[in-house]
Amino acid sequence: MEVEDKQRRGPTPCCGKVGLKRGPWTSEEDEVLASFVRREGEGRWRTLPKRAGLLRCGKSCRLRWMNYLRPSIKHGPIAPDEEDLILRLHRLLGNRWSLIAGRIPGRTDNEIKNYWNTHLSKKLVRQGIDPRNHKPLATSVADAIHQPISPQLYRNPNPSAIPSTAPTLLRAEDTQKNFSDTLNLQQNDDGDGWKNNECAVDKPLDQEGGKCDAGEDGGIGIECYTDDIFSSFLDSLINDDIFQPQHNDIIDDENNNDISRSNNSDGSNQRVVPAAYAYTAPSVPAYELGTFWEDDLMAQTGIEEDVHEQFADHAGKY
DNA sequence: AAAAACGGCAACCGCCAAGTG
DNA sequence: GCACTTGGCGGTTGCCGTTTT
Repeated sequence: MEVEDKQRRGPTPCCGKVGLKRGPWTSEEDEVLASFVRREGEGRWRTLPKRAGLLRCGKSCRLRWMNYLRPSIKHGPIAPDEEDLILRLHRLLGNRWSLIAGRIPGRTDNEIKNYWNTHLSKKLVRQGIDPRNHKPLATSVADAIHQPISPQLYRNPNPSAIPSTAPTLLRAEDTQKNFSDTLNLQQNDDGDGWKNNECAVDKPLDQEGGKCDAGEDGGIGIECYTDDIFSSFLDSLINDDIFQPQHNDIIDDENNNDISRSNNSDGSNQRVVPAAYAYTAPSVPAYELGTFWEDDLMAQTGIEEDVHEQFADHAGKY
């Protein structure tokens, strides 16, 4: 059994100390932890349990605070616009849950990861889409043609819900500027400027702190500039309009098949979409379902290929 | 009514990078 | 440059409630 396995594995570096409690947190523990963190602030997690009088390892305390107790955490079901945003961001960033969470106020990386694994990835698979790369499943091509596929999965039912600094169509020159700036910053950062960008994404919406929490040092420096650039760049990428060509044909086909969901017999509100989504030959430059539409984006903006690969490598690092 | 199967999600684990002395 | 600590991330596990048989 699992317990025996764990015992055989021996103590873990962090939580192996004998006598430490594991498993679900009680409300009493929650109260102790929350009041302690409110009083003393975040950080020094390893010594926090002792100081707070908790029989938990520091890592467990941090996780509980970050994923459940933080005041900014939004509890409750994922809204449709949040789901849409998750899909877009996942397509752009892959399994970078913390990055994705940084764009969705009140949601944690763990929550988004769970939601993806339990809902969205299955939903995509049902629709013949490989959730790892958002491309049609090779074995499901035929099915994908005949089964409903959901362009609405990539449409924002409520674009205004996305905190965006780029409310209109992403223009090539804007993209180039923002992206180039971002890349310059990356290159200035010993080849892994992406770390800064992760920070950049985290910060604007993570009011409770995070890697770039200005509340800790109060500084607003170059990193904040980086934040703005990358933040707006990312906002641009997830802007609804960038997906418009991708859906034009589908929308035409849909006629009265409204953008929103249809009520299935099981009441699941499964989105229903016409068939030919992935295989139409659009008159406009269409971003096929699953096509890394950044390809066209980069081609339009003239960004060099190696740079593009850099981006793809980061964004697609699953 | 009971057992089995399933699904959702909180929590844990291992690894890595940054910071520090 | 090295060792150590700390915080953070993504993958995975396992508990528990719900649904199905």
